[in-house]
Amino acid sequence: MARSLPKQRANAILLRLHHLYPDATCSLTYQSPVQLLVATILSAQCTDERVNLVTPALFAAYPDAATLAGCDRDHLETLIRSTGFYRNKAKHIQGACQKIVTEFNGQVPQRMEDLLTLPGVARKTANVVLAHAFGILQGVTVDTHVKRLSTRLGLTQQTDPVKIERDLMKLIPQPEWENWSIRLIYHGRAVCKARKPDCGHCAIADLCPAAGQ
DNA sequence: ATCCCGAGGG
DNA sequence: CCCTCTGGAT
Repeated sequence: MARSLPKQRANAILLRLHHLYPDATCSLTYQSPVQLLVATILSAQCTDERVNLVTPALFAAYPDAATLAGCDRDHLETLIRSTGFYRNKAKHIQGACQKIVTEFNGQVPQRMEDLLTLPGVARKTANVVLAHAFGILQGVTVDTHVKRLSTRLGLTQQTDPVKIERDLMKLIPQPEWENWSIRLIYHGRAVCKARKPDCGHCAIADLCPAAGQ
C-alpha cells in the first residue's frame, strides 16, 4: 500500500486520520475574522498553545482592527513578546489592521488576492483565514507540519511550500483540503514529530514509505 | 540565503 | 548545547 498510487494513498490516509482525529479543528482561539488573522500571524514558528496564552489579554486590550491599527506599538510588542519574532509580528499585525481599516472598510477581505496584499500575510495565513473564518477553500494550508508529513508520506518531492500546495491540491478532493491540513497538523504534533517520529505507534505507517527509517 | 526571536524538549 | 514550533519579508 505504501507504494500504491499517490492519489489512492492520500485518500486512504485522509480516511484513516479522520477516524483517528474525528473532532480536529483549528486550535487557535478567536472570536472574529480579524482575531483569527492576528492569531495566525502570531503562530509563525510558535506553538498554537503559546499563541492561545497571549491572545486573551491581547484581544481584551485591542479587540478589533480599528483598535489594533491605532494601538501603541511598544505595548503591542510587550503583549505578544513570548511568541517570538515579536517586532516583526507587531509591525505586521498593526500594518495589516491599518490597511484593513483604510482600504477594506474595516473588514478582513475574503479574496486571496486581497489578503496577500496585507503585510505578514502569505498563502499559509491566507488559507487559514479563508477556510476557518469564511468557509472558503481556496487552497491547501501548508505549514511546517503539512510540509514535513506530506514529504515523508511521499506525496510531493517539492521543497517550496507553494509547489507542495499545488501537488496536494491535485491529490486531495477540494472539499477535504482543510481537513487534510488540520489532521496532518494533529498527527504531526502527536506522532509524526519532526525530531523523533513515533513510527511504532503510527496508525498510517503501512501507508508511509518513510515509516521506520 | 538570511534574518527575525522567545520558550521548551532532548 | 542543538532543534523545533500552524512563516514571511528582504
